Amino acid sequence: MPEIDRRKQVLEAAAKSFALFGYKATTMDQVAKIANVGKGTIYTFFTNKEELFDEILHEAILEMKKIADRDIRHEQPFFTNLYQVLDSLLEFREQHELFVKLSQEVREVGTRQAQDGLCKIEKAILGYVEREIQHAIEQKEIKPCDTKVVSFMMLKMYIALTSDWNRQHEPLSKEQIKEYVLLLLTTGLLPKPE
Amino acid sequence: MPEIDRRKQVLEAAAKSFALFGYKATTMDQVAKIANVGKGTIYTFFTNKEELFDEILHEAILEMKKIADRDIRHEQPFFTNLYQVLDSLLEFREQHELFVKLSQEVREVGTRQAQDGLCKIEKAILGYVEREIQHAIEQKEIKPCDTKVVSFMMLKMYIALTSDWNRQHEPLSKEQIKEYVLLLLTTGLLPKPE
DNA sequence: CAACTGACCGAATTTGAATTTTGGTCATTA
DNA sequence: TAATGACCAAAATTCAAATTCGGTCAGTTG
Repeated sequence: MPEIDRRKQVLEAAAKSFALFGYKATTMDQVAKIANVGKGTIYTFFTNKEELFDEILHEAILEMKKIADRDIRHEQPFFTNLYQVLDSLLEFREQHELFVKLSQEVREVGTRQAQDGLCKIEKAILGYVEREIQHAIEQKEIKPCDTKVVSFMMLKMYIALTSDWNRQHEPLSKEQIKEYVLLLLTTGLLPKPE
Repeated sequence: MPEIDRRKQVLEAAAKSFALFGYKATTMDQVAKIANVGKGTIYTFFTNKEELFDEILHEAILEMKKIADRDIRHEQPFFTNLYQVLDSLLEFREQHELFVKLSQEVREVGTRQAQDGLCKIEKAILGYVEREIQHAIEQKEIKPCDTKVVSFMMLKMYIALTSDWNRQHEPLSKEQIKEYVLLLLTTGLLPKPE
């Protein structure tokens, strides 16, 4: 190791710190210390704390996209892919922790930057889901519909079942979540006419 | 008007004030002034501020139940009733304003009592929807399913469309909301097999 | 004398000035 | 010349004084 990639060191330290402490409680001094780097060095790569945070978010979003693209099999049914991707993303520890920590920070302190960060993540997810829905419509796998509204409802429903539900009840198992997402999205509540 | 019903005066003043200012920003002095009553008088009817608030919530919940029962026609399809009731409730100004104000207070100040109040309202709504779902299942109008989970998803979906959506987009029209609720709940996204 | 009142009390919240922390800079260093 | 950390202004945090507010009760009124 003749020369150390300081930019990478900073990014890794920042990712760790944001996921562990959230936006507000992460100080630049701390990031510098974790990265084993002088504070000034951070500012040779990133103009300020917000940009550094943005970069971490951007990385996390790219990573999520990568996972999604890895899992999607366009020869498989849309709903199989949908569930597989959401599943993998929830398993993916690092991004998940950042996401959870930011949610908590928004609830408890209401940091604007954490709020904005979550919005960006949500937007990225929605954009991705939207494209997949568009594709599914073109393949005549699902009915024509407003992709913006439907992707929004899908995400909200998923969050309702995986997160909101747990505030008052025992968490649902993966199988139950799968069952109810598919029930509502695919067949609806109407009984078979037969 | 030989004798004024002071209890009623207090209740009306409190309802107005809680809906207008939320829990925290409503002071007992203010309620007394609006009610044209000495502050002490309030305490002859209600042991403290929280109990007064509870009473208002209780009234609001009863009023909602009344509206729902008025609208429900059990000879009509379940989904027609569902939509009709949600629709009427949203029209009903007074309860709606209290609900919106409390939501805002929870978001912006995080008042515990406002939080609890919303929970109680949500519980009441969920209980009601649950019973209707149970009834619909027994009538074989919809598939057998976990009534707790399904009522929860219904409410969350409705809130997503009528409230969450508006944070980032133009509000959806009543017709659109109806369309998408019915789309997901009844027929699902799958195209007709024909 | 019974219902009602509002001045009063202590607890809780708010305010604001002093103090500390933190994001960001830049002269110095290796 | 890339890297550093002492340094600075601005933002955040303390903390005590001042204010507000829920709740009481002696006194008033009808």
